[in-house]
Amino acid sequence: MERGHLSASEFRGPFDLETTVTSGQTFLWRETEDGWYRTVDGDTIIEVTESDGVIDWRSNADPTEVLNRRLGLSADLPQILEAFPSEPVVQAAKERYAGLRIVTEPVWPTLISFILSAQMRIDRIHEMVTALRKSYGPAIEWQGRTVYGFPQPETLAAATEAELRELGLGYRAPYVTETAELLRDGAVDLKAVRSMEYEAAREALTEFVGVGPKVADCVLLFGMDFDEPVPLDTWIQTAIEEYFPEAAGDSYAETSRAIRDRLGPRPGYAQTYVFTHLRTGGGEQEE
DNA sequence: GACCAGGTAGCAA
DNA sequence: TTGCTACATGGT
Repeated sequence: MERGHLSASEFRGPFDLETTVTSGQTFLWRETEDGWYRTVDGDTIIEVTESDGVIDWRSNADPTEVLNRRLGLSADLPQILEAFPSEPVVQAAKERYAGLRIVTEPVWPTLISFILSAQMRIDRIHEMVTALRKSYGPAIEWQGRTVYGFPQPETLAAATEAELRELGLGYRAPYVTETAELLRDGAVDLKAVRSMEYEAAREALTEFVGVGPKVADCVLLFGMDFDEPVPLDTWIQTAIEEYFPEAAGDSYAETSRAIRDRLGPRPGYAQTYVFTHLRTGGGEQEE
């Protein structure tokens, strides 16, 4: 086992590991028995903990580059936060969660995770993703235990709808198998999507089954490094009605454009802060 | 028992 | 195009 750490001199600004990996951007990190967070990246097992913005890691390989990408450590967070709009709810979210970073997770697991997220609470999405890993993922031996990575597209394409319903996926089960088939067969080229202009990329992702504009936004924001997406979920829809009523449009595309114009140069970042703030009780005291 | 959770597909008009 | 409605499951 290798060990190491990343200190404040190696990335700019604050970092809050727990909020970042449990706030519903990613479902690929699980807490260990001793309170670290573990994920699998290819053949690499990575465990991290954080205290006062310093990250300690242990792994079977040097995970520095992977951590930088996946945990958003290369972002200039102070500058991003400085550019947040002055609306009180955004500023309140910033005060409360400074250190929350937008992740860039592998696209395929992110796509499946957010297909599963429809009408689901965050803890249950985590459970479903974990169930897929345990039932279909590659097994890796690590420190005397077996850890499971995320299954490949061809593996989930070969699973049956009935099997996936057994795991508690409900009506999302066929979405998973059909999307896996589409990807396996090359019906959508994710590499091409990555280089598209934002709205075209969002549209392209809806080619998958179980992927509408909201899920597509999450995949672009948390899996493909896009800055623009503002996923319009139930929490943000409510926030728009309450705090940005003039941005409420007649369609997803219209509201998306309007709210993006109001959230500053990094709309996705502002959205994720507000989402986390509201979902954890922020804003309840306000009129 | 309603109601809700990081919505979408399918279908009617 | 836009506007319903059904859809699994578990927690409050």
